[in-house]
Amino acid sequence: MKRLGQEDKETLATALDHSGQRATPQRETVFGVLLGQRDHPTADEVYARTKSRMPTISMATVYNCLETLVSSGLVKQVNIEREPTRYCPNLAPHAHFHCRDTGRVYDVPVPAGTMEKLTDVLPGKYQADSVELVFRGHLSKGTPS
Amino acid sequence: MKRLGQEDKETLATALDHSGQRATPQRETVFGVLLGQRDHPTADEVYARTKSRMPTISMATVYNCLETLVSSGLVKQVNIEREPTRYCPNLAPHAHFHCRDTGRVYDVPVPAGTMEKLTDVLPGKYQADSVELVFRGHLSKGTPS
DNA sequence: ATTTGACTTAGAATTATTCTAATTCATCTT
DNA sequence: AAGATGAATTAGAATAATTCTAAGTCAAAT
Repeated sequence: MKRLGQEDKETLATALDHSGQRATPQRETVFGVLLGQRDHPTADEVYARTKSRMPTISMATVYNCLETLVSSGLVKQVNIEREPTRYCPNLAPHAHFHCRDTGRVYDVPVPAGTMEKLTDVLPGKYQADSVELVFRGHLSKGTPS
Repeated sequence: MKRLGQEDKETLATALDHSGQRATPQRETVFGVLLGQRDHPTADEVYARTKSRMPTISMATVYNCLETLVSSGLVKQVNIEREPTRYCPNLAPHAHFHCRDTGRVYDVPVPAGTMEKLTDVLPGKYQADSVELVFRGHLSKGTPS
C-alpha cells in the first residue's frame, strides 16, 4: 500500500506534461497502484485497489486515468484473447506468458535486441513500429506463484 | 463465391469427427467462406458473407460454427487489441501484421522453426504450447492492397 | 416409427468499455 | 481577490461483441 515516491511522481509529472496533460491525485494514485503490484490488473482490479486508497474515485475516472497513462507512454495495455484489457507499467521490451490454468499474465524479459530482430521476418513493405510476443501454456508444477 | 471442394469437405468432416462433432451445411458454408477469402474476417463479416450463400443462417449459428471450427483445430482466432475477433484458416505457423491505417490484418509467413525457437527466451518453468507474434505498423506507400 | 441428442435459431442477457452531461477544480486573467 | 476558462472527475446511460436461453428442427440409431 505504498504511495508514489518522489522519483515516480516526477516521472509521471514529466510524462503527463510532455503529452499536454496534468498530474492529478487520481492519476498519481492509479499510477501508484500499477507500480505497487505489477500483476497486470484489469480496470476492475485497478478500480478496487485504487478505491481502497481513494474511496471516492469512480470507475469512469479509473478508465480515464488508465487511458491518460497509456497515452503518456508510461503504461502499456496488454490484451490477451478476449479477456478484459490489462495494464502494465513495465517499459522495458518484454514478452508475456499467459497461464491457461490460472489466467495470470507474467512478464518475460527478453535479451536486448530480440524484439527488434523479429521484424527481420517481415517483407519490406511492412513497416512495424511495435512487436508483441505472447506465449500461452502452463507453469511447471511445483513452481510457486 | 466458390463452394467447398471435395478435398476441403473431407478435411472438414475428418476434423469435426475427430473432435466428436458433425459436418452440417452451415458448418461447411462457414468454412467455405473462410477459405474463400482469407482476409481475417470478423464474425459479422463471416455472417454477411455466409448469409449471401445461405440466407436463412443466423448470427448465433455463425458464432456456433466458428467456435466448432476453432475447437476442431481448422481455424484460428486472431485477437488484435480490443477489436472483434477475427478468424483465420491458415494452419501453417505464421505471424500477423496489423496495419494501423486500414485496420487490415495480414499473414506473415515465418521460416520453419522460427516460432518454436522463440520459446528459448522462456525461463524453464514456463511451458508454452502456443506462441503468438503480432506486428503493428503501416505499409510502405505505393504498395497495392 | 420413435426416440435421442446434436444442431440451429431468434431474441434476451451479459459485460467491458465508451459516452454524456453535469459538476468540480486548478490555473489564468483582470 | 473575483471571475473566467477549460481540464478533470463523476454517475449513470449507452454501446457492441459475444454468450446464453429456450424452443424448435433434424439426422441418425434403435
